[in-house]
Amino acid sequence: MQSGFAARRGYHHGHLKEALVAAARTLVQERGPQGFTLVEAARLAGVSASAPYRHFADRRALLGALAQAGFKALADRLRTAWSGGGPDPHQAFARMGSAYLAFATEEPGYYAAMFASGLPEDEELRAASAAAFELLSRAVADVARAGGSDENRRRLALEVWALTHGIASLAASGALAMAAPEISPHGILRDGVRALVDAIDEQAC
Amino acid sequence: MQSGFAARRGYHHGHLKEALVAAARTLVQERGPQGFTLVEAARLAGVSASAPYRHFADRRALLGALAQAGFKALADRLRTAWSGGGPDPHQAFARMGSAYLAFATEEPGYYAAMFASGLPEDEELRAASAAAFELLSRAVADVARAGGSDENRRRLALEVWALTHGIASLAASGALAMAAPEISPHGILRDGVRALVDAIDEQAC
DNA sequence: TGTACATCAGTGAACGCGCGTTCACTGATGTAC
DNA sequence: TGTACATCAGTGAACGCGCGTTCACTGATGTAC
Repeated sequence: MQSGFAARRGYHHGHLKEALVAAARTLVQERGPQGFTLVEAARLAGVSASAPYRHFADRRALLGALAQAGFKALADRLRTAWSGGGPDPHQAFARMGSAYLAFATEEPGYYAAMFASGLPEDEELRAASAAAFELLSRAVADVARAGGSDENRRRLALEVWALTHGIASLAASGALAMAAPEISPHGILRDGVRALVDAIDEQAC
Repeated sequence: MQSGFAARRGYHHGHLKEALVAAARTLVQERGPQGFTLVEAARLAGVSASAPYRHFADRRALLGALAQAGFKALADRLRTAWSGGGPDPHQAFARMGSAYLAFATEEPGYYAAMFASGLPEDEELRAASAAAFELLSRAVADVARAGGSDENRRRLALEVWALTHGIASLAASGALAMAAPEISPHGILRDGVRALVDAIDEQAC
């Protein structure tokens, strides 16, 4: 009957920091980054409202930790999807795009926190986000080997990221379903990414 | 010395409804859709905290009105940018993309409200958002005349929308500046859109 | 193995605050005659 | 043009609520001897 968040082993929680991040994840998923409250996260984790201050300086710090965990989780998924680039880079890249989209739809709590405004300036957080984009950039470099300059590859990586993020964001807000319910996000992503990659490839020929 | 919001002509405000939407716009811009409060909007408009209830059922209704005004403002900009599709559709379409991006960056209050979660279900709001997407769809139909089926054009319209929205959203959250500060959003948009349109054109040949 | 004690990680009461919303009210406006 | 009155669009006090944060506290844990 006890929830995963509230699991206790007596007076001391044991894993309160992680439990608070997990609680924040579900709360942000339900109410958005601004709607999330510290008190509620503590309640969900089964501790008093003041307990979080043993682990986080304030409300923003917890939100920042959530975003950081999100970037790490995303990076894990992207790495797994890419898995060395086999059997050929184009296929691997398509898998990577799907993985990103799946992450955005399956983990709205993480995703919203990652792109929330007002995140704390934190070196660890910055590094986590840069690491995720780095995975994308390197994959692009492989898939567009023929695509000329480094700058071109960076541009392509950004285009792909923006397209994917845009699809995920429109789908999450319901705008996509409202405007064109018959079209699948994954299909749009596949076609769009192919078009972007082809454009770079051709430029090189 | 009196602000535009607080302009009063005695006991009665005269344009309170519009003034509240304007106040909400600047508040959402500063604090996001969830951070905005009714009380503060009333204060900004120079009226008591209970005055808004003469014009809006509750807090959500005001947020919905803001989103609706945003879609109308966006549609105006897109229509002006397209301006009949002259001198040729590709140029007009590029103008339209720039206009969208400009709107998203210059009107973050509108933009955030438009894509906020938890907007009221409202027929006028739905119509306003559909009208904006319709402009985009029709422009796409013109620019990709050769692009075969209707469904293809709708897909392209969605791809372009998602790419543009994604760029605007990444730029707004600071993620784009963090990952690749040297790359301009407008340049990415131009190249990306060209690639997407070319892909449809070639498919037709 | 047992004991003393420092440190760690919780509690729970309390605070001041701003919010959304309601309600009875009242000043301003517009209309009928 | 003047007056009576209905309606409209505000006021301001009040409410209950949940929030973020602080503080002195205490139970649990780990370490030195």
